[in-house]
Amino acid sequence: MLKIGELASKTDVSHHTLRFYERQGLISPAGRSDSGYRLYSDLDVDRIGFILSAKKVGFTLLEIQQLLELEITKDDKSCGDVKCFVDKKISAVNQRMLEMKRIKKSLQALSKACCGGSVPATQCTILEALSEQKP
Amino acid sequence: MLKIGELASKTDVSHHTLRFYERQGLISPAGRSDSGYRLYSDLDVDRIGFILSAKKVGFTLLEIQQLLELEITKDDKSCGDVKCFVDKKISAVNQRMLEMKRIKKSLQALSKACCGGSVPATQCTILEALSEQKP
DNA sequence: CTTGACTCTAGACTATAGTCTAGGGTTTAC
DNA sequence: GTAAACCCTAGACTATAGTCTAGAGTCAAG
Repeated sequence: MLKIGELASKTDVSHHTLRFYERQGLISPAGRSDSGYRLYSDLDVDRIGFILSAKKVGFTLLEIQQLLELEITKDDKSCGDVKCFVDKKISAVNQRMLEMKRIKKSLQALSKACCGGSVPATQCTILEALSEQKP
Repeated sequence: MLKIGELASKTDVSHHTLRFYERQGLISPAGRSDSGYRLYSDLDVDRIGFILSAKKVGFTLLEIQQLLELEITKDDKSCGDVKCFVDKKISAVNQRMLEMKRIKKSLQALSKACCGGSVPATQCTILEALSEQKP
């Protein structure tokens, strides 16, 4: 069992932020010590890792909270709703990946235009690099 | 030449936000009418498109402003700085794409676990789905 | 020649995601 | 047994990215 400071240093998330995430319903300590200290398990470390990944790819804390709450059972009741929500998130991720690819290509073109030098361009901006990706 | 309202409806960005982007140095109208109305060219439409894409993949407005300002010339002075900045952004994008792939796989596993049914799992959460991606 | 839709500036307000402080109790090491 | 280092709650503060309003000018249609 970890205390909040230990979890903070393990995950590189401040204790302020951990308590903030708790208020937002993203995490909650496995238990409390006699003196009221929060106690976390190793599962919480994974949970924080997921939160950080999901944040980095653009999910809001609210969406992350919803993802973490998801629990698919073979029960028909939860199935439809949850699958629908998840499938929407999958297309959102696909959409973002496409945009990233385009931006990456432009950045690469921009980087290559410099010093690489096979291109006769004497000047290049990100927008020009981007528009060259179109055809 | 477009007035702000026309640019707003073309790009689906409110005129409030367009003026805000101007204050942040992301865009600036090609000119002004006699009465002081902002006038935009078609280039500005592309510029807004880039801003929206870059935002969606997680760049901040400050970073986007820096990307838009980039201009590589064969001039040695700009070359090093700009290439360095761009290459950093490329690795940031790569990093984000990796995280997205992992999250996407987990979401797919979660979706598949439901109703798809070849898996005997009777219950699945995003964290379990995620940890199954590890090996 | 006025009414309605549009534009201007300046500045207040909001949501999201933290970040920090005050004022207090607890644990650990010496 | 007393500092130093840690934890608690509650609430104020900050940065980012908008969003809206007030009060005034502009333009186009009838």
